[in-house]
Amino acid sequence: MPELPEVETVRRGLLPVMEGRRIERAEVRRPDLRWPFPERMAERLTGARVLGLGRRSKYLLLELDTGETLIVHLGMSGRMLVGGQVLGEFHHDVGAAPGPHDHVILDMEGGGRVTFNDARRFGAMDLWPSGDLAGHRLLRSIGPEPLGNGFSADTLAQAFERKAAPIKAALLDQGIVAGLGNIYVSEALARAGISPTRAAGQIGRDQLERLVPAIRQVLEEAIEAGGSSLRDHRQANGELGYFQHAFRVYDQEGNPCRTEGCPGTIRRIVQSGRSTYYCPDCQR
DNA sequence: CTTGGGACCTGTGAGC
DNA sequence: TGCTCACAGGTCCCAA
Repeated sequence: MPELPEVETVRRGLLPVMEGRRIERAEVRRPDLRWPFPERMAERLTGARVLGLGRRSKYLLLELDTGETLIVHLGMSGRMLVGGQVLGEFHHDVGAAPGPHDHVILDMEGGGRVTFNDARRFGAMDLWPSGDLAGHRLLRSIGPEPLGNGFSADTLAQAFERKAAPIKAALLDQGIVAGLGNIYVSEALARAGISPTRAAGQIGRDQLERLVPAIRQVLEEAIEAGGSSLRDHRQANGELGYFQHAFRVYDQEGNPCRTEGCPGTIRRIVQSGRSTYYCPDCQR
C-alpha cells in the first residue's frame, strides 16, 4: 500500500492513538525486517512518549521524548494496524493474539494498540537521534518533498539535465523527488500527457511545467481519498482508501483512455522490471 | 557517474 | 482440487 499518500494516510490515522501518549509496552517479535532492528529496540521504546508524528518521503517519523525518533518504512506490504480499527487492510482487535506477520506491537497509553504487520518484510525500523535525522543513511539523499516549496519545474529541469534514463525511472528515483512510487508515477505522467518512455533529459520545459502540478494534484487527491487500497479487499470498511477507483491508467490495461476526446487504449509495458501503464495516444 | 538487473520475502490469482 | 507461474504499492547494492 505504501507510496506517499498511503504513508500520509497512515500517519494521520496514528495521530489519535499515538500523539502525546506514552508507549507503555513494546513487543518486538523478531530480530529484523529488511535489516536488523536497532539494539534493544523494545527497551528504548518502552516508556517513551510520542511527541509528534511526521513523514519524510515514504518514511514515518515518530519523535520520542527520549531524544530519538523511530523511523519506519512500510516496504511493499507493511501495515500499521490500530486496535479495533483498520489502517491498511486488516481488521485487528486489541487483546487478540498476534497474527501472522505481526512483528512489532506497541501498547499505548490510553489503550490503543499499534501493530506493525509486514508479510514480505521489505519494511524497516530504526531509532536515530532526532536532531540528526537528515544524517540518517536512509534519509540523507532523498530529494525534495513534492508537496513542499522545494519542488518546482526548475528543480526537475536541473535534475533531468542530460539524463538518458526514461522519465518513468527518473521519477521513481527518490533522490530526484520524494515519495512517488509505481502507481503515482504512471498517474502523474498520464495527467501531464508525457510518455513514460521519453528520456528525462529530453522533456521540454513546457511539459515540465505541466508535470509539477500533475504530480501535486494526483498526490493531493489521493491523500484526500485516504490513499489507494489494492487487492486484499475482503475487509471492506470505511477506513479503506478509495483512490484506486480514480486510476486513469494504473492497472487499466486494455481499457479505453479516459482523457477527454482521446480514442486510445491503455497499454502496459515493463520498464526496469516494473509495470508501467500509459496511453500511447495522448502521452507523448 | 549512470543505468539496469538481481536480491530480499510472502501471498494471491490465473491458467492448466 | 492442486500445481506452477507471473506478479505485487520498494529500494539497496553491485556489475557493466
